[in-house]
Amino acid sequence: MQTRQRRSRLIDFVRVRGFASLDDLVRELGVSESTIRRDLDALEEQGTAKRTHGGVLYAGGHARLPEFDERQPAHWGAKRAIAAAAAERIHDGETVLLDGGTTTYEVARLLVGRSIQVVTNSLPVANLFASESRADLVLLGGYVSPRTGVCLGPYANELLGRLHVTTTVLSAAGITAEGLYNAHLLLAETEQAMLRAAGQVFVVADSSKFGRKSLTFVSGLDSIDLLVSDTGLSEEWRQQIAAAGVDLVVVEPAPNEPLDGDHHPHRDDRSKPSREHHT
Amino acid sequence: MQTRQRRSRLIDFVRVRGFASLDDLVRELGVSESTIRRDLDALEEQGTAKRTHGGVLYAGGHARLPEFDERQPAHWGAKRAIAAAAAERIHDGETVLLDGGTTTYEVARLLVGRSIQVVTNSLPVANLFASESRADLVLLGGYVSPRTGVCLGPYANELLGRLHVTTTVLSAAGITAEGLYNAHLLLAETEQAMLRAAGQVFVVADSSKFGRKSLTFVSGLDSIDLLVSDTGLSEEWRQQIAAAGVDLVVVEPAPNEPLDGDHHPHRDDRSKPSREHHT
DNA sequence: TGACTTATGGTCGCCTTCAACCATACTACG
DNA sequence: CGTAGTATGGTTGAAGGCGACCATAAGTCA
Repeated sequence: MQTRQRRSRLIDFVRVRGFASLDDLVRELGVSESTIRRDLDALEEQGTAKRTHGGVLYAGGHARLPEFDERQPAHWGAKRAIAAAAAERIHDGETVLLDGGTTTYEVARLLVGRSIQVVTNSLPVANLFASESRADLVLLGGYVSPRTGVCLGPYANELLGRLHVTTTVLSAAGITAEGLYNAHLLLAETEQAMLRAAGQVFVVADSSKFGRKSLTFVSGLDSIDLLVSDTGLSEEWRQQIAAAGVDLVVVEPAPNEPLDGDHHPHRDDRSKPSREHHT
Repeated sequence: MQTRQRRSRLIDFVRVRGFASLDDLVRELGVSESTIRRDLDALEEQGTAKRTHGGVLYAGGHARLPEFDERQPAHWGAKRAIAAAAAERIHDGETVLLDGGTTTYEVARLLVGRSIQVVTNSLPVANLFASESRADLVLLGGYVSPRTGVCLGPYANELLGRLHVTTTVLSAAGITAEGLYNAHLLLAETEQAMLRAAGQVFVVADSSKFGRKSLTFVSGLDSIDLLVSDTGLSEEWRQQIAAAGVDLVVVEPAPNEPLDGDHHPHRDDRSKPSREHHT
């Protein structure tokens, strides 16, 4: 009766590796393929593991945040290109404050491996840097919003009040001529604190955000130093932004599925995901 | 020439889901199976994805913390049993403060889905509860230690000073008659703050920790209310702990591979992973 | 002791997946 | 215009995984 032990070892094994083939498990546990199959059936029914053709996938841990699951293909290409343009403008040795949100998360992905200091209130962003020995990571504490995985509340704001960073990379739910808007009341306060802590402020927002308001006002355009968006931005908006004294970088949402109509990209570069036009 | 777009979408898709079958990808991307296969070959060579029989596994993100990868089989059975015993003693509606460490992580895993409030300084623990709507999560901020993924430093301690929790579940690197020891200087301070914030204190530590000192002294045994360990604990230690006025729960490290010599466990229960002896 | 339950390992068709090959369409280049 | 390179889709024989069935062993219960 060592079946419980074996299954326990099995799930440990799968958890550590994320995935294991039937053959791996036969070798690791020293039992027959049939037994492994029965174990997997049991564990799948129990919900701990998920079978695939040829192996098992760990299903127990790694909760996923809903916001990151729903990808809107139309915006993803833009988000990635915007993130690339923002990440290019952050240099080694800087201290970067990263907001929550999917676009800033993309920025964070591109910063992994760089020698920087990262401050963030976003749990997904923190995970990216947690095991990075090259980057120092400071996490803002407080209440964690279940939907987005960001830290909110007075504690986060208070800690921010005592920090100073080179660059803050902020997201926004909406942008109008008045300024930035966000969908969460507490988050707005935290973002205001982020603005105060920053030497310079980048805002990353795809063109669909412009002209939209959201629940709460965060800040006027005057506190922004650089705004990164995509080519979907109309000429009027570009002028309004320039009039507000904000630098604007517009990138092409190229490497994904959206429109990307008839022009010939003529790519022979391998890594650069987009071209950009600076005003 | 939309192959780069397609591959970009492919890896996005795989990243979000963690795993995707060939058929999923055919449906999602609207190209033939052959094309998908070629894409996967390319992406695998590039290192972004890992092929398995029947599908792909995302290989790019999800940095894993080294401490959680190395599983010492001899201790894992004990850790799991200890965690189960500790989790049983936490009731719905309580506020629980969870320390970092692998044993406390196991406790956290067992608490997922319960209606509790969780406070933690551990990033892996926070991830478990981040998308849990049933549990409220408060994360301590501060500098994140790259090896263990826990938040340290004055900010964490300061926030702790303003909190009060029902139960603190603490880990330890070593336990002697004098008390608890830990391997990290800053963490010791944070753990002292955790003790001050707690109504009652549980310490989870397998028997190998006893008699070992570590870098810094954390606290005397008198601040502990309950100590959970495994049957490897010698009779002398049990008496010493009892003499210090600490409740002791000893569990059998059964359901894993270690020794587990000649005694007959006689299990006919299905869910209880261990028997325990309360003093 | 005998019937029953459970755990395990082996085998046998059936189905899926794989890798390789071939045909087609499109582009680039001379 | 022809040739070469590339991207794609379809097919096919081979390999491997899958589920079901059966046999064996050990333990449980009456």
